[in-house]
Amino acid sequence: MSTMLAENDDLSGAEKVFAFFRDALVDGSLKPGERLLGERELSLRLGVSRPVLREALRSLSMLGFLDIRHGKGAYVRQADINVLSDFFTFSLAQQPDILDDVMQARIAIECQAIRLACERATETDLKHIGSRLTQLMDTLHDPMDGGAADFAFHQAIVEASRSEALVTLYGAIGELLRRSHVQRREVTVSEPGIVDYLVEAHREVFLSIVERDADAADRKLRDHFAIGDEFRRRSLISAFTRRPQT
Amino acid sequence: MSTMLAENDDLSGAEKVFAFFRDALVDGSLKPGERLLGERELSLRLGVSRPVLREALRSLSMLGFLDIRHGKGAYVRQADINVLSDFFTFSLAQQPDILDDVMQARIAIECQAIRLACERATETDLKHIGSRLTQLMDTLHDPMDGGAADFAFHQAIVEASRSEALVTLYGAIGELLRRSHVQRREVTVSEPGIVDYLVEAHREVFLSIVERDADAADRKLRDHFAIGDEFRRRSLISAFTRRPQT
DNA sequence: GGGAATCAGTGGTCAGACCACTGTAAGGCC
DNA sequence: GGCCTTACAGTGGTCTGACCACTGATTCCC
Repeated sequence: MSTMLAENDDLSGAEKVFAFFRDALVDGSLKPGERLLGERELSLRLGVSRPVLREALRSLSMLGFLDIRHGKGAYVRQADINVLSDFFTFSLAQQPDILDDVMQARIAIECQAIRLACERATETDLKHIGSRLTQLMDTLHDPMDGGAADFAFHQAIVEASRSEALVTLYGAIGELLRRSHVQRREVTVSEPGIVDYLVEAHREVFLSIVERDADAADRKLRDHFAIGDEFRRRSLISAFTRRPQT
Repeated sequence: MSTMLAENDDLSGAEKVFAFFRDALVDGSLKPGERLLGERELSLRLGVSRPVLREALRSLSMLGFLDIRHGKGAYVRQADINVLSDFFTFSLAQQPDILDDVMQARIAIECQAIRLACERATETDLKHIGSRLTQLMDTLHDPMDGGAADFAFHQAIVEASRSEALVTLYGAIGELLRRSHVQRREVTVSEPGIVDYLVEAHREVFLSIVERDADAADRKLRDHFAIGDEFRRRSLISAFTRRPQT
């Protein structure tokens, strides 16, 4: 039979099947939307058992290349970039003390995104960012909600960049960022002047986008991150400084 | 049993197991190098059958998080970035228009990386970048080697940022960039002034790093990308313009 | 004609068995 | 005693055949 998987004896069965479908996807003989044969028939044609076939299909589905629906069948899917999010969360989380470093990636993505947003943002995008800003101002004193609103504001900026790749990468580190936002708020919420600063900084960033001044927006965002670091540093100092009269 | 997978009834068994290990990896309770229990015992503990467990393990192995060795066992592996490159290559095969967008991510990563490089680069890093620059100047007239040297130069900058996260992200889009570098060189190699420009632009970028002037380095790099676009635009024009006397 | 019950086809799961590979420990040989 | 060979236990790899759960269409009854 022509569809038998013969070559590549060093690969395990599931890996051969996986490679078979991967190649079929790359060379275009399997197109998005197409429906695969049933598992029983496929396993016969490929000369492997159903469990082995299923291992391969499941792997493809986890990678986003297949959409397997109970009772209906398996359908070829347009590769979904969102599985990258999982992947990054994995690989970044495996390295200890990575959070500070992820911040660097975050700055990278946001600063480029805000430049693009200045060029490309629609009225709707701007309104969206604005509403997140309002939300941020309403939740200043709650670390939980405030942290979430903070993250949502920054995310809205990235989305306004209209860049699929940037949104994807940001989503990839999003899970880690979301956690750290709340943590940071808990640390700095009692720092004097922090509330006023937060409002002012985010407002200025937002206005720069509205004015479509890319350089200014980039600069203000960078300052915002730097000053955030400064606040956390200060609160660290005060936490470990003996109070004179207490 | 505490390790039973109970919640998330909407997910299939293999997906629950997959999620279980994903979370274990993310929160650090599973570290690279560790050996998993045997399949038989694991399936008992997680309350699923061996085939279901194997579907999940195989998926993790395909994603590069597990190294499964016949007769030995399954070992947690440091996530391999090559999987990401493969993935991007796939997606590209399905939607060719994503490359322009990936360039935005590239600019984002490199511009932040070069700022960090200005702060953090060691003598060795600088020498490394410098040698790549020399290599670049020696291969100006060959699209293949020249493109590779160009990519290597930029990669050296990212590595000099000493940011694991940025290097990881850059590696993810690296394969695409490598290809496009060569393609771009082929398109623009005959453009007048391109050779002089390439040398000058890269040299200036390098010098900015050596002088540890982050703002200047960022700016020069951005200019470099913009002018590169301009060259490609021009060569596109001349390619589709009827020559007066030929 | 419309709604409900039925049924065939599909993926989801399971148990148990056997094969193939690996490393080690026991045994035999020198 | 030391070295090589062999046997074995543990592991992943594969298979079979069965049954469950979901989906959609067909059929039947009202």
